[in-house]
Amino acid sequence: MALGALDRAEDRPPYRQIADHLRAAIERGELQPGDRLPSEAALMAHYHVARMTARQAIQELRGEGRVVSEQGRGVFVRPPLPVRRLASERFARQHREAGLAAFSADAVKAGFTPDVDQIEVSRELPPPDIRKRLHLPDNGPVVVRSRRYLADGRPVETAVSYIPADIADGTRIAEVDTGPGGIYARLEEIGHVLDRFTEEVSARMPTAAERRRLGLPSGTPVIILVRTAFDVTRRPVEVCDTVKSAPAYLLEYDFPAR
Amino acid sequence: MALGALDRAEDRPPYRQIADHLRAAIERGELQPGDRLPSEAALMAHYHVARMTARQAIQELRGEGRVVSEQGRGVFVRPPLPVRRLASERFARQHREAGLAAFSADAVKAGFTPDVDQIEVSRELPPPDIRKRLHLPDNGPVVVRSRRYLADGRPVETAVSYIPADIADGTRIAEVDTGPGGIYARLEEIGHVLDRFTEEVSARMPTAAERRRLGLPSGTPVIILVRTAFDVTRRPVEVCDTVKSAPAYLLEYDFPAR
DNA sequence: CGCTCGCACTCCTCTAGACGACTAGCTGTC
DNA sequence: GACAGCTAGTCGTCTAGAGGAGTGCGAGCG
Repeated sequence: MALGALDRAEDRPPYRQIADHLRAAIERGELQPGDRLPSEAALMAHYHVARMTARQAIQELRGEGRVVSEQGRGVFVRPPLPVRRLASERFARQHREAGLAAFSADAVKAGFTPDVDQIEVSRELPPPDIRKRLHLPDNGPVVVRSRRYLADGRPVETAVSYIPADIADGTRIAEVDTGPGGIYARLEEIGHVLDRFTEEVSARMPTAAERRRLGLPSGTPVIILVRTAFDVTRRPVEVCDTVKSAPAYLLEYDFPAR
Repeated sequence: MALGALDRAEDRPPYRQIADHLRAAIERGELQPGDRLPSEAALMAHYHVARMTARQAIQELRGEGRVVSEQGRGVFVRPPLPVRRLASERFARQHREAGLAAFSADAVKAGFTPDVDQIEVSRELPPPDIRKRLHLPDNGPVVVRSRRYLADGRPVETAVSYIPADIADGTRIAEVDTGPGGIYARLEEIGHVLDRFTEEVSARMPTAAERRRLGLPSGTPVIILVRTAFDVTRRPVEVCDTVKSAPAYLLEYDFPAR
């Protein structure tokens, strides 16, 4: 791997020059995904810089999400995650009737092993923004369903669903195991036939808690997707607030020109 | 502002404790958007740590996109950007007929001053992924329109449009000024009445070039949105590849259950 | 009054060194 | 053969110091 040398006269500082060299090596393919970068000691020797300078160069690449460091092992070029394409078809009724929730239906198509853990169900008063989305009165309780999704054993998404308690109480929606087809199948069984969804999409850096729960290396953004489901009477019957590891997702939407 | 003290016995390292203190002060509202954080010297004195340790704490918050530092001035709590909500209505024909392109139509509703600069138009062979999206043969040239959008003078998005040259050649689409209503108005005038759009949404950290062009502080992700426009004959007539400053956008989609 | 210069303060970059914690492979013992 | 322990190599964290560069304000000069 050719790394070149520092130009102390240049206005670009040394740590940035080193970062640029390494980035170029990655982009040229000299460093493949999974490969180990030169160690800090190697960079110090090659460029004749102090340890902190070498570290700062690597820090730069970490912030771009290009490499991950593992204590005691080294710094590695980030392997690409298997990307999940999410199209609106994932909520198709035919999947539910086949007993599959959206995440499992996806898994079959995309060829990964789905898993769900950290399922928690409770009954509480919703936060204000959720209450507004559900058109609930101030004192309207909701059933809160929180869980984490994994693809091939790696966490990729957390989700929290809020369902008005007057709908969910006494159904399997309020139990840990919702049964085949998931929440939406249960909602339709009890008369809330689904009509529309709205989704709000944004992206930001994760909080420390989110980073831990999703096992994200630093420099990885998350996609925030908030979905509201409406039944045929136009009543919002569920709000689902999800936090997705951004590199693992590609969202697809299709809409008519008007 | 109450910052507490370090607990050297704790397993959480000092720099992280300091970062947590500062983060908490921001979240409690003791540090408002735009406020200056304690200087490095102040943190050193308060916590009895070395300079690099104080800097590392601030680096932590920068990576989360919560603060921005300005050499010679200080470190400031990041003021929230004016958020643009993008709904699919932004491409409504009625806006075009009123002479407004999507971005301008939006500006009116959201109350910011729109601007476009760095407009460049060329004619070239498209990259493979664009060619595939446009269903073009290997040797089919496209007109490439590149530009940057600003809201209240601040860059928020860059966009590159690709239009098959057999459609765009000889029209204002191939000129710098496309005229009232933008590209889509011109396409409809020459018989390519628009029927559908598809959008693919993802998020990642920006490259150095993107960060410069959008004026992004470090720790700010971007949203990548690739839109394909189809005319009533189902032919793809434009692909638009956009890079948006993530904190400035909220995308909204609405689709029927099926 | 207006302007320039200098200074204090801020963050930026780098150096040189220390200890700690984790990993992986090797070695010697049982 | 299985296992414990050692060791070299790696990254993580911290210290104490240096010079540089950009900002903003006030003092002094014209």
